[in-house]
Amino acid sequence: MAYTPPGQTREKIYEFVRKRILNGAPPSTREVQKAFGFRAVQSARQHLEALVQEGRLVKNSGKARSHRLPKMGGARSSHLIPVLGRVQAGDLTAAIQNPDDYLPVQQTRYESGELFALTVQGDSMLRAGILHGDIVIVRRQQAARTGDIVVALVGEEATVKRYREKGGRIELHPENESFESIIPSEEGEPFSVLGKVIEVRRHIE
Amino acid sequence: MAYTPPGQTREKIYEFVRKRILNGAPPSTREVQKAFGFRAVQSARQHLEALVQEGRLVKNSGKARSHRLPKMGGARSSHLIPVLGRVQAGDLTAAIQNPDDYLPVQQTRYESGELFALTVQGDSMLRAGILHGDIVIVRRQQAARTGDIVVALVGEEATVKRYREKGGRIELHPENESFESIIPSEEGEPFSVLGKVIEVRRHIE
DNA sequence: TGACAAGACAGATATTTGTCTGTTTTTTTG
DNA sequence: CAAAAAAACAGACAAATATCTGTCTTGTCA
Repeated sequence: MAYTPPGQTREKIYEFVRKRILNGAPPSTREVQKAFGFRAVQSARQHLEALVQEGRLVKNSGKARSHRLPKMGGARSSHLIPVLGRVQAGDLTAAIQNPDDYLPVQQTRYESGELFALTVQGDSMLRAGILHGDIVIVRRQQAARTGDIVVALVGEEATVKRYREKGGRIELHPENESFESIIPSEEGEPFSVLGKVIEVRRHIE
Repeated sequence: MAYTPPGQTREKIYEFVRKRILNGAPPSTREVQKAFGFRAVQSARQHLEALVQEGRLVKNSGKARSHRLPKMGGARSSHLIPVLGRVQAGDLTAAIQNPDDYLPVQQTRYESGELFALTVQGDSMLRAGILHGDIVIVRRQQAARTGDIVVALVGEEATVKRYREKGGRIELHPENESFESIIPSEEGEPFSVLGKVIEVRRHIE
């Protein structure tokens, strides 16, 4: 391979590795070697080593394909959580085991707790910035505190509402004037909190 | 290892592998072997092979740690995109190369186009369900069509607005009565569209 | 009870990949 | 130009991993 002035090939290698990391998986040393036409593995290795030295990459020494970007905290970057279709009474666990799709979430942000995602039906949470068709990411838990936005099962249907509790009276409050609060104790139906909404996502177009 | 009735160990192995995939990286055959106490690699391998046969897992034959969930489309699951801090005139590319953080997005959904993310300042898009502090995911592009929500650079500041064009007159329209439209041609400032908002995310608590 | 299928085991090979030692070529710089 | 630094090359080794062939053990069921 032609000899390039110091730093130039290095820069391109950094871009190459970075793109590969962002697109799913970091390259092996030999993949870098081939991508740049080096005749020796060591050539690629030296550049990668130097990039780690400079702090532009992070590497788990000895492990295969273990280069990471510093900002990623060294850890693997993302989890996948199941996106459920309709949630019906009782079968949440079953639904989680047979999801419609999977969604990536930041690993660091949600290290504890079982997460799942649901598509919101209706505009009852409009004023809270949650629209019809939005996806809510939910941490599975029974408990809730006043002010939390929760996914609750009332009768047969899962619903997203703001949770309020005052003197033992639980109220599921919509954020839209056109809807009315649900007071589970007044309904003759089974009621349970499935979890707390910790993120909202909306795909546009 | 004790001999278990047909199917039982298989089920546990499926759960094990699934969890590992969802949490970042699929296990190697030997990791499965150790996790289940098999004395031979082949034992683990047979189960994994059977799971692929049954269609419960997908595998890139010959490759290491290549088991995937069928719903993931066989492909690697997620991209990472840079989250930018403040965007100032001219240095978008620089900002992308030195981001504050990275965010995972579904690979399949955005296979074309360069993406980046920005934190929204202010409530000027309130009525469109975009609140202060929300993160918008943006596809970098100069063109925009009426109705698109875009990130535009007006003067020194990046701003999120709805784009409207009528008879050559471009208008950046807020979705909040308390704000006024921006008409770039009337400002003496440089103007450009940085990209189109394709997703909105909000972290709660 | 006996045949058969599923589960488990043993041992070996090939591939991918990271790492090491030492040398040669090119570029930079005093 | 000559020394030093950077880049590239060569050849080899070791660890992780997938895969293969053949055999033994256990559970099921007619």
